[in-house]
This record gives sequence, C-alpha cells and structure tokens, in this order.
Amino acid sequence: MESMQALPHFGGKLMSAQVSTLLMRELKSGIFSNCKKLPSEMELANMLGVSRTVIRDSLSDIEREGFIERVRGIGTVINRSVVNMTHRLDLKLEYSDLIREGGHIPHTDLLHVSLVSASEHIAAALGIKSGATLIKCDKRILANNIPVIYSSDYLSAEMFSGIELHEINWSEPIFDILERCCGLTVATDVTEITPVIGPAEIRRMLNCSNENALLKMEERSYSRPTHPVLYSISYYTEFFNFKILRKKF
Amino acid sequence: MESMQALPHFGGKLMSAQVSTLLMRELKSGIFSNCKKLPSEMELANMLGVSRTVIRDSLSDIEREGFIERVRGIGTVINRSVVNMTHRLDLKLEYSDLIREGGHIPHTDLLHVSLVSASEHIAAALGIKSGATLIKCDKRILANNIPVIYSSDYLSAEMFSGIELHEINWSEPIFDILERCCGLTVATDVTEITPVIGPAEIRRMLNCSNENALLKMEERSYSRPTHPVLYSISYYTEFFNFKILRKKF
DNA sequence: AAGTGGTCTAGACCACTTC
DNA sequence: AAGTGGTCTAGACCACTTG
Repeated sequence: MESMQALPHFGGKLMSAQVSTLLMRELKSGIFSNCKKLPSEMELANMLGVSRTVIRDSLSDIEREGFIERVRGIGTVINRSVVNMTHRLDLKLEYSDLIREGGHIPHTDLLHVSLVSASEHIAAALGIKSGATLIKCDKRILANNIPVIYSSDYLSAEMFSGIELHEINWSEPIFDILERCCGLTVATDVTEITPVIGPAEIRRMLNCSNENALLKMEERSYSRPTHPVLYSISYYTEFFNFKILRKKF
Repeated sequence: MESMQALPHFGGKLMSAQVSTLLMRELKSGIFSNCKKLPSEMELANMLGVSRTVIRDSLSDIEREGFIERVRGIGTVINRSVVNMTHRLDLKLEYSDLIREGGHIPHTDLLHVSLVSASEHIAAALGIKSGATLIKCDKRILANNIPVIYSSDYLSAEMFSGIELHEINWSEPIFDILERCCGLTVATDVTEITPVIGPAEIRRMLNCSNENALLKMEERSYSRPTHPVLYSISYYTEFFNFKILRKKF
C-alpha cells in the first residue's frame, strides 16, 4: 500500500472524481486487487494527501455503484463480485464497450443516414417542436461478424447547423460524434427495456431463428444538466448477458 | 419555501437519510414540486437547521439516483423527468411495488414450495456446498388477474433451521419473509436480464401468444455486507415497461 | 479500550457562472 | 461583484465491532 502517491491539484477536474478513478483502478488491478478491505478513511486521506471529506465523497460514489460497502466499526469492505462484474448495463452507455468487454470486436454495417420529420413522440422526448427536422441514423452492429444489434438514433438537426453531415463518419459511436461535433457530453441516460419478438425485417437482419427473442431498448440521453440530446430505439439479440446492480432507495 | 421545518435529532436514524427522505417527498409532491432548482446548500442548511455537510451528503445520494444534478456556479437543478419516472428497475427490488406503481393489484397463485438439492450453479451463487438442501419456492404473480410473472426462489434451508416451514405464508414477498424469519435485510441485488421465448410450460402459465417474448431475470440478492441470501429465476411478460437510469462511471 | 465509519460544526478558500 | 457548488481544516461526538 506504499505505492500510492499524493494527487496534484489538476485544473478543472474535481478532486473527488480523480480519487474515485484512482481507487477503482487500484481495486480492479492495482494494490487493492487482492484485499478484502480498503484502508481506513483517515489512512487513505493521508496516503493521498487530501482531507477525509474528499475521501468520504469518493467512497460514497463508489459505494453507490456497489463496488464497496462501508460498515461502521469494521471498515470499508470490497465487493469482489461487483468489482469483477462485466456487462453492467447501468454503468455503460456505449454498446462498443459492452461488446469489447466480452472479448469481441465491434463492427458497424448497413449504415443509413437520413433526414426525417419529428413525430410527436420523439419531439416530446427531445424537447423540440413536432415536425422539426431530425437526423436519423440506422445501423447494424456486429460482434466478431455476428449481428447483435440494430439501432436507430434520432438527433435534432439544429445541433449540427453549420456542419457538413456527409463529412461525419456515422459508423462511429454516436456519443463520440456528439462530443466532437456539438461539444456535448452525454453522462446520463434513461432506458426502457422490453422483451419482444420484434419486426420481421429486423429479425432477418439479426439472423433470428424462431427460438430467439430480442431486447428492445428505448433510450433518452441527456447532457448536463438535464438537456435531452438523443433518442434511440435499438434491438439487442440474446448474445448479451446484461447485468444490473439494483439498490433499494 | 417557508413551510419546511427544522428536523429534530431522532434517536438511531441518520440525519442525512432523514433529509433525503424529506427532500424527495418535497420534490415529488411538496413545495419543490413545481421548481426547476432547489435552494442553495446554505439556504437548505438554514431551513432545516443542520450543517451544510449534512445537506451535501443528502444531495450526493439524491444526485447519484439521478433526481438532481449539481452544477458549480449555477445550483442544484431538478431532473423532473427522473423524479416523475415510474417502474425504475434499478431502485425497486420487489415486483409487488412495481405492479402497484402501475395502478394494478398484485396477487399470487400456483404456489409450490419444495425442498431440493443445490446444483453446482446455484450453490456457487449462494456460497454454499453443492448438494446442500434448498427451499425452492415457485409462484405465479398476477396483476389485476392477468398473469405477468413466473418466479422460482432458492434459499438455503439452513437459514430457516428451527422454523416450521409450513407456518410461513410463502405467497408474501420473499424479502419480507427473509426479514421476519431470518432477520436479514436485502438491500442490493445483481440481476442478469435476457430476452427469451422461454419454456413452453411457463409460456402456457403466462398466457403467451406467438407474438409475446419474455424477459428472463436471474437474480442474486445480498444482505450487508456482501452476503448472498437468495437466488431466483423469473420470467416477466411484456406487461411491464421497465426503466433503468444509466450513468457513465 | 481502541479503532472503525457516520455525523456534525463553523469556519475558510477556490472555481465557476451570471449579472 | 455576488452567488453557486467543490474542497478543505480542525476539530468533535456517536454507534459499532474487535481485542
């Protein structure tokens, strides 16, 4: 536990976020990767050269994600099964991450980008006027050449004013495009999940047999604070084993 | 904003938890139900007669659940769409709550309780020896008399030593039974979700037609800290519209 | 009794946004 | 310049578990 170093004050970034990132790295594969508990809050504060308040802020975050559990009189217990858990639907927003996590290589094909008029439903989700112009981006995603997702993304065209749409590489993750072209960071997202048989055309594109069901996901993505930027509908095959950590409020 | 009152120190219960509960109530249907922002941390501290630290602890929790977003230089922004969101899979562990949230009445039938021997898979999930005795509780759940869930719960029989099993009302929520009979509180739970067609017998019990898919949920529930107490497999019909709030870590 | 996390106080300064 | 949240200090007491 001697190899941790004091953190420098780094412009812009928040201290507690840095501490969280550092602790998670050490929990997954660093000096805490074989421990049952973390050092006490006081020890951590001294090790990293920050106050106990900062440590506690960071530990709260990590605890809420399920990675640790703080118990009075005992200490900060590490939840190994959660630390090593893959395919966490509640912490990853990008399917490319989820595919890579399973040791597969993501790839996009059947890409189709078009301009459409916003239906009432989608306009409400994006907080724009019904009938406004939308960019619709349809694509199929493969994992090691097996089709696993079909998705349709809807974005307000207004956000891309002054940008040549055909110069954008739409096969890239949509969040990366939003970041680079619009300067928008998506950090939170509400997803509605439903098991479905799904439309015949989509089943065909995903090579579904009669025994296969699909997971329909309807997503609303928000940039800080609380500004809707993306609506999307996608169909996932049984290829994925999504896991969710659930906590009582 | 004058109608909030200072909180009394209440034996045993934690201050910040009380503040969270109070703020959530006011956010949902109280004095903040029509606001875009919360008062500043200092104001809240004064209003409730606690320190700013307590307010910040409480706001961290509420923020992590997505209900608010704190922005430096701006304030604490309320995320209305999340506050009003129902059927949050990540915050509710009990299907009876989810059914009632939709305005329906939950009801259990086709109840069957038996003793079985633990398979290797389940033994590993529950942290017990393969072959140990398990209580298996199968049931069908209805919402307003429509069958919507079929579930099988597995519990280590050892936890119920000295208790007459037939005196337990197994149609009650399993978490209530664990609490009352074993003194165990389940607060966290890892659920794996997969869209499936599902076994024919279960499809029959859930009145599935050819157009219906099912959501298979494999759950591992833990009591504090990190102690597995329940394994269960259940099938949910398309009746539910589960929503998940997802945040990038 | 000693050590842990949980809560609390009363100040202070910094970084950021808005006016 | 004023107000916000983010961090910090330097204490303090409590509830709980272990020796």
